[in-house]
Amino acid sequence: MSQRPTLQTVARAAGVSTATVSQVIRGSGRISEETRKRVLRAVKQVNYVPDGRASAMRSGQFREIGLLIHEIANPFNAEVISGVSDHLENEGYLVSVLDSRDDPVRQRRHLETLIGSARGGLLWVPAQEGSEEVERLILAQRVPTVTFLRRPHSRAFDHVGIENREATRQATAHLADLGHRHIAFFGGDKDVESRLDRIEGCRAVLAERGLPPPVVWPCPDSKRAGLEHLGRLLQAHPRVTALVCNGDMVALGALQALLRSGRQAGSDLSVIGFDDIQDAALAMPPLTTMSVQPYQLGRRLARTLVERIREPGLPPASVAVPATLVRRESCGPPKTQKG
Amino acid sequence: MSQRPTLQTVARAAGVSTATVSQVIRGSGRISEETRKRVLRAVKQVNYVPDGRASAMRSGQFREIGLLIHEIANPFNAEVISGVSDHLENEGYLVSVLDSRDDPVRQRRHLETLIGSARGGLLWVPAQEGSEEVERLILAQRVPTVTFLRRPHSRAFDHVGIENREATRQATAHLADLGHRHIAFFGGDKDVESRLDRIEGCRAVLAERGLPPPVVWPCPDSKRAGLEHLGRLLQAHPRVTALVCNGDMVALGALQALLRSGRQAGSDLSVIGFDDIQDAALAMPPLTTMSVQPYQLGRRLARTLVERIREPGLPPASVAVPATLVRRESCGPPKTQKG
DNA sequence: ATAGATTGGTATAACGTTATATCAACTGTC
DNA sequence: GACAGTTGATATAACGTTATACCAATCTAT
Repeated sequence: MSQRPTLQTVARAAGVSTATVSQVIRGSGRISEETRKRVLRAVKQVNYVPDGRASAMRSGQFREIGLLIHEIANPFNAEVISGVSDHLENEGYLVSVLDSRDDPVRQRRHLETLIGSARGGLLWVPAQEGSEEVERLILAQRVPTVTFLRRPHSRAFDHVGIENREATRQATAHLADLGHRHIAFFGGDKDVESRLDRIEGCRAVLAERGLPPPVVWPCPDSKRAGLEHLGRLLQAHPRVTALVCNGDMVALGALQALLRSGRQAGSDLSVIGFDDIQDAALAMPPLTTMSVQPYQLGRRLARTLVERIREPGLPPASVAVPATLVRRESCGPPKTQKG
Repeated sequence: MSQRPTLQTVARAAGVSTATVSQVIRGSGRISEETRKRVLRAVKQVNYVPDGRASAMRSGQFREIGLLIHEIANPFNAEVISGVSDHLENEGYLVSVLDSRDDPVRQRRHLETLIGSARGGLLWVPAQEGSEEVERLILAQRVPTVTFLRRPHSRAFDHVGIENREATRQATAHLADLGHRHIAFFGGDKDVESRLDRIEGCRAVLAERGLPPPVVWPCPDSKRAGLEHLGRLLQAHPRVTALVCNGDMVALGALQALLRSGRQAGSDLSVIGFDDIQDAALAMPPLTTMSVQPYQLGRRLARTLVERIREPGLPPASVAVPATLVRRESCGPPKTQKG
């Protein structure tokens, strides 16, 4: 029963040393054309595939990247991940994606696994809680790390975030320009920093224009939650005519709720989303939203990590990418306009 | 500048040998309570995390699983992956998910990466083309492998599939029972084996009941494609009153198309999906579909792989999981019934 | 013809672990 | 107080690579 082929297997088949085979495979060193061909033939013949683990260990070149995020299934995150994978795979890295579910215990376990196996680099969305203690761990291992979406405590990491405040400023201004006076901020879990920034942007614009402060209504960032909570929100605050949403998923849920109750998004209620996931453009009606281009965001994230890997000495950098208003059909002037 | 901590670092800090540290960490061998505590303190102090790579290489115990699939972004696949990850992570494995995009070149490249780095096991949906040649590669490495959804050429792999034919039999029978006579099979790429099986099931029921054979209308398995193709299908075949869809995504697209043109799914056109992704229940109207419980399917897949890893000697097994009809609101009797 | 450079390859040690063998220091037994 | 048995630790080799040093053979220039 033959074992899996190693350099030894190939070397014996080609009648050369393992060092020679290694050089042929990596294209380094000085090898005659003749032996090169002979070795490559042997590689094919025995179905040899290099052991990345051993190679990484010896050479110190790690090609495995870990991505730890709070919710894989969320479509926004999925699109980001897709961008990350595309870019890193093209650069020859292997990406392992793990889901912390925003649970500190799971986060710690996954992080230890990644640090132990994916020493090439780390892309990390810190969980809502218990992230401070694990930062020490990452720092001690000197794994190139880029955090994103949520800020860690330590400033030693590169970070890619979103211009949350400015984004909701634009969104709210757009609704106010349309004539809306009673605006709600809809969705998101209570203490998430990015959400608080978004609420801030919304509140600021309303204050500047002398309009009443937003009704703030938290709920999970899912379509189902948006669908279920919209009715309650409108019942509690019947004067609200427009929604700034914390994410496209709750916005899409709100759209569904309107559809089910026979109301028209865009006239009965204006809805503006956040993220611009693919489904936003396909909804009924197509969703006006603050686009952060999640796929492109993912690619940018990947680029940032690759640069960090190449230049470990550079001081940590932090960027915030802007969101742009994409006008579709879920917003319009309020139906009944009272002085 | 301190390097990342290794067994050496811990050993020096605790004043013992590396062998001792290793034994303490793995809980093997005979170690006094006193040294055990001393070592654990040192581990904490230097923030040591074991190198999974080196450990795996020496012990031959691989804890990294590769998952290669034709499209990660597809929600059905995403739910399957979620089930796989949950189960395998609980068993202490690290899962790397790669996307072949149904492209033979990408598939081969990814497969070599996985074989080289994720020697613990492989979960694989063979790409539409070019899969035969890479099977040799996998076989030669003796990596425990389970294929799913699509059958490979070799019968040497474990396989988990779906009872496609029986599923569309049920779906079609349901529509026929409601009184539909002109039924279309909607969606899916042309030569995919599973789709052909599904069409077969549909065709068989119609033949048994003396009804005309289904209109078969291929299109990509996406919401956008479903949305765009429905109009063309109905224009070309105006007598069609019901759709058996190749997946929930095209079905959801069809629902959107109806919504946009002011028609009622369930009365103007009956639509039955396939998969039962989470959005199916949230659609307008909620989608009747053949449920294969994607999350559970993923867990089952993971279990199958774990069993294969534990018992490498067992002969390869193949299972087909059944789909069950979930009645929601997108199906009803046809509007105009002609003899 | 001979020193020096070039070409084509090999031997060897190391990466961070763990399995195996080994060993010194105690125990208890008769 | 000599013997086996137990306890608690260590030295060493190996996993599959690759970086380094090295060497023999051939070539170039004087």
